[in-house]
Amino acid sequence: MTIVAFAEKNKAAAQIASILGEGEVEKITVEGLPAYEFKWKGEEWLVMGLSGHIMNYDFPEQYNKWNEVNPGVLLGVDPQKLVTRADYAAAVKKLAKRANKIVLACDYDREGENIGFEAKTLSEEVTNVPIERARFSSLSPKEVKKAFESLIDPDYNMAMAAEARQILDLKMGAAFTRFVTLSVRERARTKDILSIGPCQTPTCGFVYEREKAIRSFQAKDFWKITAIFSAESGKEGDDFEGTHRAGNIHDKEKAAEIFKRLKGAKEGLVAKKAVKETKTSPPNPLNTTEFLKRASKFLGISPELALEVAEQLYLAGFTSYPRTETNKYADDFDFKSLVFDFARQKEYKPFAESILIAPIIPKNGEKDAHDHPPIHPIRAASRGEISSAVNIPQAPEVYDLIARHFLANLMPAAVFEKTHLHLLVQEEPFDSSGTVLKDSGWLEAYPFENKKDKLLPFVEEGQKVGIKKLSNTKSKTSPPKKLTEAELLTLMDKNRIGTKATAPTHIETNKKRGYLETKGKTISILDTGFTLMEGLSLTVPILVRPEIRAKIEALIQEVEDGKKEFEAALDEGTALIKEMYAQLEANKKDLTSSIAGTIKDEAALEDKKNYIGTCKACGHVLRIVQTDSGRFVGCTGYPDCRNSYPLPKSGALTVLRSKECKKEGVAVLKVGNKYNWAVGIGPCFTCDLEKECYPPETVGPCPECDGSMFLITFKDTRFLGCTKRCGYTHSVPKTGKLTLLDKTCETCGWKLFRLKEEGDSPEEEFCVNRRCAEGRKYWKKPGKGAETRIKEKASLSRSAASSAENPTVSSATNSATSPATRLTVTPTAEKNSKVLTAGLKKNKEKT
DNA sequence: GCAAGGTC
Repeated sequence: MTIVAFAEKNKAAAQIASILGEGEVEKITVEGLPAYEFKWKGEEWLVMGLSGHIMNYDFPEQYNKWNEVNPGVLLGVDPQKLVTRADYAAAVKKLAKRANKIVLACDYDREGENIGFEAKTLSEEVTNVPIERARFSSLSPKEVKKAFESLIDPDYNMAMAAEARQILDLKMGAAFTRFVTLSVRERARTKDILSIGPCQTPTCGFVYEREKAIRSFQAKDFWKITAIFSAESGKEGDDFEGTHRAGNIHDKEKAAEIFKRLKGAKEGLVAKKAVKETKTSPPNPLNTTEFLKRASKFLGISPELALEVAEQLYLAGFTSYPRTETNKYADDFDFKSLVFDFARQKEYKPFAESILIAPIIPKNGEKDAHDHPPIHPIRAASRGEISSAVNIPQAPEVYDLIARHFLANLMPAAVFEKTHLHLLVQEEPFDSSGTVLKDSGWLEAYPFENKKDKLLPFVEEGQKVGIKKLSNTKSKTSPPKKLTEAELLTLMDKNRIGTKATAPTHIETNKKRGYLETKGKTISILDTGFTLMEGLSLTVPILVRPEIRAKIEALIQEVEDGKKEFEAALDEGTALIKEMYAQLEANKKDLTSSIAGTIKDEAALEDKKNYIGTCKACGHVLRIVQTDSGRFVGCTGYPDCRNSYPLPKSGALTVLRSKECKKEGVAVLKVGNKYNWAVGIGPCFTCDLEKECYPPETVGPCPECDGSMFLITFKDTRFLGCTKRCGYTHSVPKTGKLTLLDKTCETCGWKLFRLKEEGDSPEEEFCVNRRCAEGRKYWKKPGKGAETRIKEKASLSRSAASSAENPTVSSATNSATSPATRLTVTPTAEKNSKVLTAGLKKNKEKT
């Protein structure tokens, strides 16, 4: 007779085989997967480990086209269960064919029962031999043997409870996710998925609730009356602080009144002294949640990473299985040999030795989920051993935490001596207290808990003490702090969101969706997450709270308990989801507009080229919008906010971040290379402040009058003119990119120019002034003077001169790239430029 | 493409 057993995972299969086979086990390969063959009680046994679930639900193909199926339809469709691990399915069938009996030997919990049923379903496709269940609450020899000696019937109800969960989770997740994602996409262009689920959403909800509390917090003033006393013993540490018994006084008058009564006090009386010994027990053994919380709190390691490290430590044989709800050691746990092992390891030796001198009594918790023992070390190892075996930098410290936690569990309580002094100052009561660690106990091995002494000088009852200072300090109540990841895990655990193994995943999912982010140990909600939660809590409030999970959990628990048929639970669960879906649909606009707004805001903020600023009308984001019919500045709050501003029809637009409009313009844009445009106002050259905003950048003093020379650029020529319109002009190189520098010529004081000609020619920096020795050097160079020289004394015609009265030059500072200033001509000047150049030519001709 | 649950 051949009996085939299926365990939840390979490690468990190997363990079962080695227990039952008593060392005589042959490892074989089935469809490329490991299995174990041995003889037990005269029978031929084959045990194979699965890989958790090897099947999963999904909607039939035709329902997976998001744009063709109304998401609500999914609620009326039955998802199908499909094999997701074909290799395992093939191996199961192959082994089942050989079997005279099949034993399901997965973990002892709801999912384990369900995983067993996956193997059962697949087996039944190829055989009809009896299928039984071995139920063990740990992989200890005693438990495993007992389970295999007393096989029972598989628990259909338990497996179907998990089945109902799978279907309801999928229906809800898929329908809601698609609905919200597609609705938001109608209003905002995004490829992102906005997911919703019975675990991830309440997880985000916890962070949302905290954020709301922080945002709505209103600080209140309070007063605190404190005194610095002095024992006057002449020793160091004589001073100690006392607080008036009224504590935080929220009434200013009352505080002032008390403080008045204390006025002039020079001494206080120690009316009462109480010394109390308190004991602090070691923490409970680590289950997964507690482990993840401590890894985050003490080591700053994210739950996701901590679980990964623990997994690797487990696979490398250093620590026990990391996914457990149990925080209680089994009665027959062999502490002694493990502690002996630690006594040989330098870092842990003193603690191990202290444990071994007395009978070992572990500190235990109360949860025994009959799954796996608490997370504990399997053997003592050094940092070096760990880091060479597990290639994750955090592995040694995670191992150290698990090892020290284990040892601490076996050590005595820490003893503190707490002293409380009751003092009287002019009949007003003050309190002062101190704590001293008397016996460190388990804290010796556990440096993560940092308990600092607070010392008090030695004083006796009835003794008088001096007063060095009395103060009445005003403070403000502080807002709630952001959640830490450890606190979030606690909330999830308390509210039964997710399981031991999935809590980190739910946090990760929220991060991946852009709902949450972590900074160090704290976790905060991002705008998308906040608006989504806000929208949901206004339309389907239950979704944001842990009740949603609780409701589904209650339903499937009834299935597990045999109080409700599977079909009935599915119908009820689906009805609940349909009801929520209807609420969501009815409030589609309210729900999606704010989310869409946020998404658009975020995208607009990212889009540096088009970002303009904040909309004064609604607080959303203004950006340049380009459509087929033209361009304008619009608000991401559209269509609710219709705030918009026109833009010039042509010319490349550059937002000048360093420029601020002195009027009401939202931002200043550079249009082509021509002029500037204040959003909300229009072209700067029509603004009376233009000269103030864009003063002509002068080159140096005019040699003919007390004006200054500035660069005038036209389409086909450029030269220097005088701000006083005295008629003096001066030539500049006609070709190449000309930039006015901040440097000045040491000889004449004119600013230097930089010229970059087309092609490979090097940049030149020079003085342009022909009346300066420096400048003449430049013009004398071959190819500079002859062709480019224009008549220096050419005077501007009247019309040209008058055009110069208008602001003709504006500067656009490219502050990001160079301190230099580029000079450009405004259209006003351009309009006149024909006249001006004509006049110029005339002058030329004249001479 | 969607959830949550196993496991690696």
